[in-house]
Amino acid sequence: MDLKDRDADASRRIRTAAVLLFARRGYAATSVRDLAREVGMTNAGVYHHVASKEALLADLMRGAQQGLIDATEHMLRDVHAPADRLALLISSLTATHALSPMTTRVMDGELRSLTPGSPARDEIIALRDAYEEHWRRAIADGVADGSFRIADQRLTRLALMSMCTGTSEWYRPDGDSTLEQVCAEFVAIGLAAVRSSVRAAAAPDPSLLPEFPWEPPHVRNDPSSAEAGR
Amino acid sequence: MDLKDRDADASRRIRTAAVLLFARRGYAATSVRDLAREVGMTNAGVYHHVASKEALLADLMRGAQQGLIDATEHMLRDVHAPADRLALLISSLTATHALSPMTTRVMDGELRSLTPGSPARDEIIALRDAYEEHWRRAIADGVADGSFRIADQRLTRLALMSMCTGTSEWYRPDGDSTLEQVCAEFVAIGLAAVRSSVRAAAAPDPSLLPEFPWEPPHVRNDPSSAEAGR
DNA sequence: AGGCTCCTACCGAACGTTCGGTCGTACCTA
DNA sequence: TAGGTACGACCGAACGTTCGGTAGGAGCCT
Repeated sequence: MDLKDRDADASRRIRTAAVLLFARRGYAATSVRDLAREVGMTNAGVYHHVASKEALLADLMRGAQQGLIDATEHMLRDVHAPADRLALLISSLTATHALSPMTTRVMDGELRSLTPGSPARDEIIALRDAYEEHWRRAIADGVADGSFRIADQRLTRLALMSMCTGTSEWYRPDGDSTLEQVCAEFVAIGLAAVRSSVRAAAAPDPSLLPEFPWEPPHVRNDPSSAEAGR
Repeated sequence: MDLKDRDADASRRIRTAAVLLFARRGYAATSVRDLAREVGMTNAGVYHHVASKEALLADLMRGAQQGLIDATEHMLRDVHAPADRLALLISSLTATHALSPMTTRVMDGELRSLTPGSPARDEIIALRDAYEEHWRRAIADGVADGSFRIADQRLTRLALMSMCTGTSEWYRPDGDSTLEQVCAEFVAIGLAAVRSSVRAAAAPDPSLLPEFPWEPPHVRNDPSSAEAGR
């Protein structure tokens, strides 16, 4: 085999194994030696293809975020009505998480593993913010032109996004319903959510909820960069 | 201070710090020394209150899962209609995640950190299955008596549950909408979801979605214990 | 009340292991 | 033969955990 191809292949196999292991065990619980064993190398061999363990994670996350952004902006190009844009955001985010569960799990859950303040982390946070801005704008536009009625835009956006991203945790291609059905269902839920009026309270009596004696007092997360921490 | 009180206090402070650190950085990325520093001890001192790092995690998860189950069963005692039971499941799970975000983050996300096959892990999986059984039954009962129309019960259950559990990632008590509003909103969404008929497909063209060259092929998770791997 | 003993909560230091990462070299291919 | 790929051996640091020791409150005896 051609050397260049061989190198590219090894590099890709490392990425594939890394996504799998990072998604399953988590970044911190995955050692470079685990990764090397998975691709049939020693840990030293891995370092021929990767600058550092953290740089590998950053590469994966950057690629995932960027791929999501590119696809989203491409699909949004000729869609203008806020409801249509929101529907497209919902179905594309859902489908991406259903079809690439490992990559998206790493993308969504390993931000905390990047060194705070590092350029790589800041860059990926910026990418995530850029993506979320599409959601923010779609929702704000819908509220502005009267097609949406929403009490708390941030809450609505985060709730809908976490509904979509949760897909990577449970979707299976061999389930009883197709991806098309899931997307259609989620779009319907999302559109219903942004068209609801304020409802009567229905929260359970707090005294009936479980109490955990070790739960720390609520503190705001790091407020830098829009939504940096969470 | 009394010695017994002193011991109980230290034990509780260790638990509180552990929940905070495990929720923020993850179990694997938190060292016993980090934990000890947080409560003003040496790492050796921590081991006076805890059998092992993993046993500490198991204790936290068992307590959280058990507390959720107890509260849920208590609240469900006199509620019989499937729709009412589902509404109660949604609002109590949401409220628990909103009010105890750190504990629930650990509960929901650190199962993978418990040694596979260990008694502690199996016990916690059994608790989780017992909790999910309430959801399964509520949904199945609603379908059986005709009050729900659902294409895929597993999908519906997991989607609704991940909507509720996602709350711990973004809810803030000082946001624009109250916990009551969030619960009411989620209950409305959930009830709408189980009363929808099958809809037309609206999934995006797969060729437009992002592709990640490193995404591993889809494989079923460990099939033991109902939904063991999740 | 005072003294004595026991026990509990914790510390300082170290254990063996594993971590992320480096370096010199051998092998393979072009 | 030249160049790049991967290996074996290794580094310092950090990991979870253990162990002997100690300060001081608790309980008992007088």
